[in-house]
This record gives sequence, structure tokens and C-alpha cells, in this order.
Amino acid sequence: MKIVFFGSSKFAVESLRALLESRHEVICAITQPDREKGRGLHLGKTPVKIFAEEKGLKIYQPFRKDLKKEIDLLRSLDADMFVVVAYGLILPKEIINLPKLFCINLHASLLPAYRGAAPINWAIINNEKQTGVSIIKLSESMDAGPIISSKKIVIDKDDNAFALEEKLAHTGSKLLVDTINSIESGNYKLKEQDKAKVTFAPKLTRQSGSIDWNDKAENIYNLIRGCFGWPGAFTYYKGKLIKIIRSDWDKSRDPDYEPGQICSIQKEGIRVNAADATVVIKELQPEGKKIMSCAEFIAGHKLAKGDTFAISP
RNA sequence: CGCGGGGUGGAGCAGCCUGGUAGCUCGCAAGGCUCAUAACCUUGAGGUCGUCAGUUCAAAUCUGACCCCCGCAA
Repeated sequence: MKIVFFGSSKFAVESLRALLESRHEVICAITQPDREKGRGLHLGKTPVKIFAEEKGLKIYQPFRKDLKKEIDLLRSLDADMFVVVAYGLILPKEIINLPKLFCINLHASLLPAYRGAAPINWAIINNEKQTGVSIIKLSESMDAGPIISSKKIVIDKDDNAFALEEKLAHTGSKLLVDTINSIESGNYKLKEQDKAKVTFAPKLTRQSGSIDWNDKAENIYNLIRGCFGWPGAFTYYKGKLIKIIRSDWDKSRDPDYEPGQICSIQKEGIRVNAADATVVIKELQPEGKKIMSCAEFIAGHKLAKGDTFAISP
């Protein structure tokens, strides 16, 4: 099949790789335009663009408002199917109807659950024990099309967003190729999503990573895992922002201290009281510093029991 | 020219404002104590204080340029 690939983020790279290695033909990759980002606001390429350049693929980067202008170009490519994976822009109806067959979309959740931009993060934050990938036929509204195939995977207790994304990207890329093969041979069914079971996973914001020590320890632990990478779960110590990279939690709690207060300082972990139990900080990153183990942090900072991690500076 | 923090023995930090002997916690090595220990005590090794230039009798510290790392912002 002749395929046009739409994708932007790291999650999409695995799928593109799998397609290139399959017997199908990827005509070109369409990804988001380079944006000013990072310190000094330099131009940043999407992971898909970087990968596609390596592979010598033709790349198009239309702005959202220009998508409709590209219709003639897209039509001229004469594709059988458009494959959309973590592209980040909504395709207008005119484009969805262009390919000879239809458009499909790989989404990192078991639809109809977790429609939206951050299904992987939210699955972890919400303490789900399993999630998966789904392939749907693209419709006009976000992640709402009928399901063609899906695959479940378990979320390990210590998976963070990064690890789970890798697993899902891998699982998803395989399912994608298998599903395209099935579609090619006509051996597939469309199953409408159960509207009663729809849930949403909205884009995370900076503030999503803010740790509320009055929450339950397990919730904080899940937030730290789920926000790993970006936006990162954070708290404040003596006015400085501290990102919590890795943690654990257990049910013991020191009643002498309030939520947010340090109740034990050991090389193995800094224990901080939450509402009902204790969060054990293992790895962290103070602002302006690199990621460090808590043993290193302790060595350089004069921590005391009762010191407070706060919600604001 | 988006805003901001930082580069000091192997690791994490203090010292810088108010120039004048290189400091703390940890790690490492040796010895000691102990039934024993990732515990404790003693001793020790290890540093061109990011780079270059300037000011000065004297620069980790003041000035300028450059290199590298990170937080915010997306």
C-alpha cells in the first residue's frame, strides 16, 4: 500500500520505522513545523522530522492553517491510506477524504478511554493497571472514529511515562503493520466506540506536575511517574523548585510531622509525609542542577527532619 | 537578541558581596574499635577553583570575552 505518514512526537517514530521496514511504501512524512523552543528559542525539529531526514524521506511541514492549501499536493501523492500517529494537529475533513481507502490513527490508549493528547500520562496518574493501543478509522472529531484493532498491555507498578511510552510505541508499531496488512486483504471490521465509556486525557500543563502533599501518597507517587519527562512533578524546597524524578511510597507514616515535612533522611531515600502515608524520594533535580540521587542531594544540603516541601516558592 | 540559576579534589555543596594559608557532607585508601555492620573513631591520598585576557603587591573572590550544564517559558 502507498502510505502518507502524519506524525510528530517520539511515540510516532517507532511506527514510522515499522512501516519503513514493512512491505508497504511510505511516500512521505508530514510533521509539525519547526518551532522556536528551548533556551534562546532556537528552532526545534520534531523527532519524526529528525528520523525521516535520517531515512531520506520526503518531509512536509504545513502549518495548521495551511493544511487545506496542501490538498492538491496530498491528492497528487495518490496514496491508498493516510496513517496518523501523534501528529498533534487535527486534520480537516477535506483531507480525511483524500486517500483511496481512508485514514487510520494509532492512539496510545484503549479507546474509548483516554481520548486526547496525553493518554499515557493520565493512565499512570490515574493508577490504571492496564492500558493499550488502538487503531481507529479517522473521523472528524478527536479520537472518535470506529475501532479497527487494539491491543492491551499491563502497566507495571514502577513504569513511568517514559517507559510506558516506549512499550506502547513498540506494541503500537507492530499492531499498526498487522492492521494495515489486514486492511489490505479486506479482512477487518469497524466497531463503533461505546459513547457511554468515553473519557478524556487532556494535554498536561506545567501546573499538572505540582505536588500537593495533602494528597494521598499513592496519588503523589503516580503523579511523579506519570509526569516523568514532561512536565515533571515538582515541589519547592527553601524557595527553590525541585523536580522529583523517581520515588516510592509506603504505608507507614510519622505522626510527628505534617504533610510535606521530611520525616526521615537516609541515603536510600528522603521520606516525606503525605496525607495518609509516606512518599520516599529517590532521585530529584534542583533547579539549575542536574538530576541527582537523594544521597547526593543530602551530601550537599543540610537537610533536617521537619524541613518542608511546599506547593509554592 | 525571551527570562533566570550554575561550573570549586571522584559525587553533592560552602566560600565570592567586604580580594591575602582551599572548607563541609559523602565516597575512596590505610589503621583502630566491635561477635558484627552500609555503624563509630583516627589518619591519609586526591584540586590548573570551566577557559582566556585584564585590574592588583596579591584573584576562587573584582572586570571583560568565550565554552559547557540546567531551570522557566512551549
